[in-house]
Formats: sequence, C-alpha cells, structure tokens
Amino acid sequence: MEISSHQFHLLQQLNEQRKQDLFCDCCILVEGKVFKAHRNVLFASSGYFKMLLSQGSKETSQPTTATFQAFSPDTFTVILDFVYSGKLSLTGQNVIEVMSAASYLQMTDVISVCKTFIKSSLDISEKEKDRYFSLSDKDVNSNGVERSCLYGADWRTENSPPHSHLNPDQGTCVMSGNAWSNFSYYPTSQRNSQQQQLAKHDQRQDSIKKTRHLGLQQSSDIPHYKSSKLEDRSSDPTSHISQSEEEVQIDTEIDSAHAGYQYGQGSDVMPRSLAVSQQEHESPHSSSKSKSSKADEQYGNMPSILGVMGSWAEDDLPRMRFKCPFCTHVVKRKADLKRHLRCHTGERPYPCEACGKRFSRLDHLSSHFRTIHQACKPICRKCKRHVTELTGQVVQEGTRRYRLCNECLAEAGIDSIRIDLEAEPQLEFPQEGDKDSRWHYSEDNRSDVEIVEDGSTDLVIQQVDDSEDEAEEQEVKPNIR
DNA sequence: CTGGGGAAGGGGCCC
DNA sequence: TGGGCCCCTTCCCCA
Repeated sequence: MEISSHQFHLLQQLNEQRKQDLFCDCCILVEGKVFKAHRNVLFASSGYFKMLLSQGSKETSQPTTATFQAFSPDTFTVILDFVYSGKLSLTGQNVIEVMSAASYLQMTDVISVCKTFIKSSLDISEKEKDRYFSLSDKDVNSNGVERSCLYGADWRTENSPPHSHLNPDQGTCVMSGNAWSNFSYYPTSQRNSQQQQLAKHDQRQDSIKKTRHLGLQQSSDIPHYKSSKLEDRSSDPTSHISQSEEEVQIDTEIDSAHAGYQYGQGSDVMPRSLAVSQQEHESPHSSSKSKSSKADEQYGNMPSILGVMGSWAEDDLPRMRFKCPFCTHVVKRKADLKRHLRCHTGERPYPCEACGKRFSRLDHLSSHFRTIHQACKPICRKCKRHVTELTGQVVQEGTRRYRLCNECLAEAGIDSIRIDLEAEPQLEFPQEGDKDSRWHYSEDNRSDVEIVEDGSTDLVIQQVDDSEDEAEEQEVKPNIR
C-alpha cells in the first residue's frame, strides 16, 4: 500500500530542516550569500551537484562548500526552493536567469519548465496581440503587469483534477498538479501527451511558415524556435521514440554541440567562477582524465551547461560571456543576448506603421522604413541612375515608395504628376516607449494622398526633394500616426 | 534553371 | 542599456 502524501511530507520535513539549519552538510556561496542545504538532496536534484558530490564523496566528514557567481542569489533561491518544495516561482523577469542557472546546475526538469513558460508567454502575447488587433485598443497592452507563474509539482494532487487559475488583475497564475495545459511540467514518464501537444503546436508553426510565400504577414508574428533542435525533434509526429530515449538522444545531441563547454575541454570557456573546497578549487568539469571519463560515462546524457558563462582572458582576468540558453551562441554583452533571444522567442516588438510588418529590432524597422516607405535611396529603381529632385520623383506603389528618374517615369507614362506633400500626413517614427503601442495604418490618412493609378499598378508619384537631408527626413512619411 | 538584386535578419561594436 | 551603424549571410523574386 502506498501513501501518496509521504513524499510530500518527507520533502516538507527536509525543507523545514534546511530552514532551521538542521543537519545541513553543504554550504553554497552565491555572490557572497550563503545557502545551507543537504548534500543528499542536492545530489538527487542536480546533475551538477551529483557530479560534484560524487567526486568529493570520499571526504564526507567535512561539510561541502560550493561557490557560484554565474547566477544571482535570488535566482539560486528560486532553484533551491524548487529543490525543497517542488514549486518553481517563475516570472517573466527571472525565467531566463533561472533557466541559465538550471542549465548550469543540470536540472533538466527546471529547464523544461522554463522553456514551457517562455513558450506559453509567447502564446499569451500572441493572443494579446490578436486581441489588440481585433479591438484596435491601445490600452489592451500588457500595461507592464508582470506575469508570474508558480510551478508546483504537487504530489498530493497527482490523482486529483487539475486546477489552475489566472488572476488577471495581478497578472499572476498559480498552477499545480500534473495537468496544466500551458505551463505544465510532467515527470519524464508522463510527458508523452505534452509532447504531442507540442508537436501539434509546432505543426501549426510549420504550416504558418509555409504560408510565408503567400505573402501573409503572420509568419513574422508567430514565434518559432528555429534554432531549437529540441522543438524540431518534438515536432515530429511520426516519431515513435519513447520519451526517455528521446531525451537521451536530445541531450547527447546537445552535448556534442557543447562538448567544449561541458567538461572544460575548451580552455577559453569555463564557468565564470567555481570554487569547491573539497575539490581544491577544481571544477568538476576539469578533473583528471580518469575522473572525466568516469563522469562522461555516468553523466553523458545530462544536458550541457548553458546560460551565463565566463571565460578567462590571457591576462587571467575573467571576461564575461553570455551564453544563449537556446543555442550555442555566446555574446559579450547582456544586451546582445537579449537581442539575440528575440530570434528564438520570435518577439517582434517593432511594427511598421505603414505596412504592418513587424521587426525584432528597431534598426531593422528603421532600415525597412527608409528603404521601403521613404524612398531614401536617391537612385532610380528602374535604370539605377542617381536622381535628384530635378531629375526624378518618388513613386508610391501601395505602401512602397521608390524613386524613378523622369525618363523612366515618362516611359511608364506617369510623368508630370505630382503629389502635394504638404497635404500628406507626416509619419512619426516610433519613439521609445512606443514599441508596445500598435501603430495603425490609417485608411483615412491614406485618402489624403493624391493617388494616381496607371492602370496596371497602383502608383503614386511624389515630388522629390533632394536638396537637403532634413527635407528628405520630413519627406514622405505616409499614412502613419 | 540560374544568376543578380533587393530585402530581411543576425552579429559586432560604438556612442 | 538602448539606439544605431556597419557588415555579412540568407532568402526571395525576377529576368
């Protein structure tokens, strides 16, 4: 007979012991803050600690001390609370760092939850986006409410109906049990159904991707994890590989990509700081060859170390590196990582007012707007010759604008038609803080532009003013407010 | 089918 | 930290 609550109570007791500093035999120093914990609990929860403690198991009489600077004390608090409670407190602000730390500590379940959290956040943002566009209501935006998620692996509810609730006022969702729909975490043995859901999700993304050639806008709005082999693999509905086998394959695949990082084979990429007293300040990844091979054998299917990494420059000064949790990319600056992450998350916060196309970066939007809608290039699109205000004019084709020289205009039969730029609404490029506001293509404003159709194409010709750059800046800012 | 050009998108880095 | 510029690669369209 099995008492389902036993595991929960046992962990609860261990957590109480941790809080009361009873029987704690391991100290973890994170950026100066000391955490007390139990070796056996850490061993059971983290591949990193498993490796660390197994290598130091000969000296069990002395307390183990591990030092980390690769993540913040707050992040480790979240991790440790999860270890001792099964509940992971994720927010939009901490999820990346928690995921990085979990990657560092080789806690696959936490990584999975973080990935699901990120993905679900994107789903929600997509829904908000849809709602926004459908309502055309600027206030629908997130309003900066921090959405957080409390993940709970609650054994007591293993057989109870799933429950989750979302508090829209606080933007907080609390989910527990084994059956959440979006933020769900399942033990490995229970993930098949979730994988099927992911497969459906990815199938949808594939179909969306295929529509790109049809000129549909949505492809740029839908996040897809193009660099995530995990996602690609899980998206294969024909796969008959069992979950556990699949995970091993995935991990092996990632390991091979990160081999240089994981066991310190690459001298230039090492954990930012790692000091372990029992290891004589030796990283578990840089142990002796025999140990390494043993570790390879024992932990070969564990995930690679992702997240914030550090390297040592030739002058022995630590040099920060930021490791993308989704791919092997490493950048020097946090801001660059943030920017890079958008290519994984699919976030495109910069919409073009003129055509609605969305961009992940403001400079890309600027470039797009200049080239597509402002006709900044003083070059005839047809004959490629340089044009001035005297020798050419701006032609509008839909929301596109480009320049044609007078000869090419005459050839096209659309010469001597000018547009009153004064009457045209000015486009104001989005300022900071506008990124969340949705620009709207104004049909009303559109009517302010004198449109001349030449039959086959929707062409509008505007007078070119190349006299000054300033004038060019003010020129042709169409349809946007 | 192929090559060229334009646009998009990603990274590095400066301000 | 964000904006912006430059450079490069990739993708797509078109002749």
